Amino acid sequence: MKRFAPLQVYETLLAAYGPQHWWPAEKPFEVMVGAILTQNTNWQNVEKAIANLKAHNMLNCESIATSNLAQLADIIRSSGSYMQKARYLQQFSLFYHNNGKRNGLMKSPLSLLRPRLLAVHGIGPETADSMLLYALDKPVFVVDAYTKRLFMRLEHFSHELDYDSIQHYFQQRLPESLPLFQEFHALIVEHAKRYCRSKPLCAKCPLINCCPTAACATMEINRSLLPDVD
DNA sequence: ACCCAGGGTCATA
DNA sequence: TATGACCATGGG
Repeated sequence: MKRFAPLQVYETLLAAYGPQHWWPAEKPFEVMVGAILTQNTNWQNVEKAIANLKAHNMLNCESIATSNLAQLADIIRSSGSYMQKARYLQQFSLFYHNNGKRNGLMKSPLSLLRPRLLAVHGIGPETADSMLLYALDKPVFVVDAYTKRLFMRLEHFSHELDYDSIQHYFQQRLPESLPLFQEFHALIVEHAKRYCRSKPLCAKCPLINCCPTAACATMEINRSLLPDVD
């Protein structure tokens, strides 16, 4: 079986799209709030919610933790599922405050930090890893639906695997580099946005065989062109 | 009108 | 343990 190795996929996407610079200059707490708000939600809707929080001077853990639930929900309404997310934000803000914020959290190693984040109601594996990667400088590989779909199509997985197995698969095959993990996840999302939703663009897709539809022109390329793994 | 978006939780079998 | 319902807005 011939297929792109994970590092080759990364290099291909980076060459095609350039660095994405996700969450470059924002404060860590803002990044983590965004990670919760973006759950199953378009990022544009999250930006509105964050701007609204800023406008109310509420983009800090003290204000959110002590805010009125219904009022908070109304402020983040554009992010969808707003009652759920308002509770999630309050629980997380309390956690963040009680654990010494970023400096306090940074003291504990990844092996202890990740389970602690997962223990917060509303933070699952993808949200936790996004926080670790983009706010706490931990080199972890974020697994999302795009990642699963893309590497399923590239024939790395023959069937559905659980989150931790997929994460382990990538972390075993990639150099442990913070900027690489940060860029790779962003590049996968960017790639999916560009090429996995609109068929006419498939002819320019830099990844061979990443689209299963018959209409996709890249399917015509001979599989023998694909390099081996390892 | 339908589908999805930078998921997670909870109830059911 | 493994699916399914549910959350709920905004853009295509």
